[in-house]
Amino acid sequence: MLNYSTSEENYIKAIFHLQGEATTVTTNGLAHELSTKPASVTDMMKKLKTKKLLHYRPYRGFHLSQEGKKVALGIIRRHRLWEYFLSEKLQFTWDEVHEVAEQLEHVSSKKLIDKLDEFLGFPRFDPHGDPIPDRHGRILSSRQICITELSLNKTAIVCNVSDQSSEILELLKHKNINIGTKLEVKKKFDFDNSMEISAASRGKIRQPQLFTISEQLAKNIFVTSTLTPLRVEEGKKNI
Amino acid sequence: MLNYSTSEENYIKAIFHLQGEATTVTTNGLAHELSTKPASVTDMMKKLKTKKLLHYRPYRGFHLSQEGKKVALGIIRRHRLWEYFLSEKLQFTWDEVHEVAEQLEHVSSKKLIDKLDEFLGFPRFDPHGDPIPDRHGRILSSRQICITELSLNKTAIVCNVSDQSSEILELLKHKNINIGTKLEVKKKFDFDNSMEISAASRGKIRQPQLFTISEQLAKNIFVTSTLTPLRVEEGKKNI
DNA sequence: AAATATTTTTAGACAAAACTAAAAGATTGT
DNA sequence: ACAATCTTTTAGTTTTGTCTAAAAATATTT
Repeated sequence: MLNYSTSEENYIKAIFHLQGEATTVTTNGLAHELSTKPASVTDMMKKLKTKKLLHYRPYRGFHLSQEGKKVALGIIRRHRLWEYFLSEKLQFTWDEVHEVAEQLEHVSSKKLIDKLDEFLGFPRFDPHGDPIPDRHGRILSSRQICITELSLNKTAIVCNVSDQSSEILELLKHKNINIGTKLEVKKKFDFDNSMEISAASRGKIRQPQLFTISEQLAKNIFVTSTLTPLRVEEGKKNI
Repeated sequence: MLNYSTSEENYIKAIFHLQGEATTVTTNGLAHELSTKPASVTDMMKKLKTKKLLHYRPYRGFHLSQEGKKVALGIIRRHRLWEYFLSEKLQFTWDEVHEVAEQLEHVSSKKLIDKLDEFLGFPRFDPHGDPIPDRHGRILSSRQICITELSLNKTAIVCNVSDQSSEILELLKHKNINIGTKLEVKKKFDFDNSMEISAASRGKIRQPQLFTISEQLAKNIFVTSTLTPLRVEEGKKNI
């Protein structure tokens, strides 16, 4: 696996994030995502095309090649492992990890990352609940669903919080809800779409707590059902 | 504390390593240390001068300012903490840590480093035995080591000669080695444990001389590594 | 389908950090 | 002291990644 510059890596990562299933990404879209100018994007796309990391036809948009996806998954793996490290070992809060991981992810040493992975105990989700690709680029695709769609009394585990504002984090901290918290929806109120849930923080032996949360908050909490087995997707093709 | 580019940081670190007591560093010396060309050094020196990180007069060499030393100690702190982490937590061997730490040291986040320090239990020496500056840039004075234990190409300053017989002094005088002489071990010969060293007397601008010394003589010469600042107070003043 | 608007690309410039070749300054030997 | 030598600096290029302004291609509106 070759090495790429910090700038190249940032472009690759951004394309990966923007391109869903088989969508092509646009110049303007990418420029906006990276807070840069369309002309700079075009320049970089030409460069990445010669490196065979993406398919690109002028004026027609672009999307990552197999190789490009493999590279992207490598970067995402590094990013998320560092986020996990910062959060779990250095006690960084959710909103602090991203910025630092953004720098650490560009340190290129396969051995460093594989050893870090081992040191952390091969975690499968980062502090935001996003899955961490393994050393072969395989990634678990947990079926994330919003708790507004979770059926009553079905146990699930918090794996993602979409809005990462400090306000929501403060609220979740107060209610003792984290990534990994096990919860069940006990009751839904049609009047205001608020819901009563019971939750038990990871590791805590304490009795699950019962409380009510607003629709606004509920919409931001995503879980994986503990009953559905995790599915491996996309990355596995490229082993 | 401002942020500096990776390149600027590498120059600052290299100057710190080359400059012992109050020695001025030369353009050629620094170019050699960094495997770059003298012209590139001059360019960077002009830049670092405008940033007030060093004192520089064209054709007369340069040395770090107080601020420059503070920056250097920050970089060395990051480097050594990462080396300790890699060695202690990720089971890297001593010869593997340097290259990776060389990259990690440029990640600029004060909080990251202070938290890492805490996580590691505030270690005071890196895996090579070099002292780690604390968060204020304070550093334990380096121990005296015998040149038989000095690693190759590491600049050090003669600080002690254990046997004070007239015979040894005559020999040292002839070879122009004094307390304060800057030297490096260039080669060690396993056959008779003799070693080739290069030495430059304090104050002399002349080219360092290369010569071979016996094991018997080597055992009597003690040095302090210039990797650690000889004046601890430097860092302290600026808290 | 023509006119207008939007998106994308090209062309040319700039900053950082490196290099080569040539000029300028310092050092050394006789 | 002065010529020869070595060191350092200057001047002019190169590469990477960015930008602005203008041109070209595509999309939209009437």
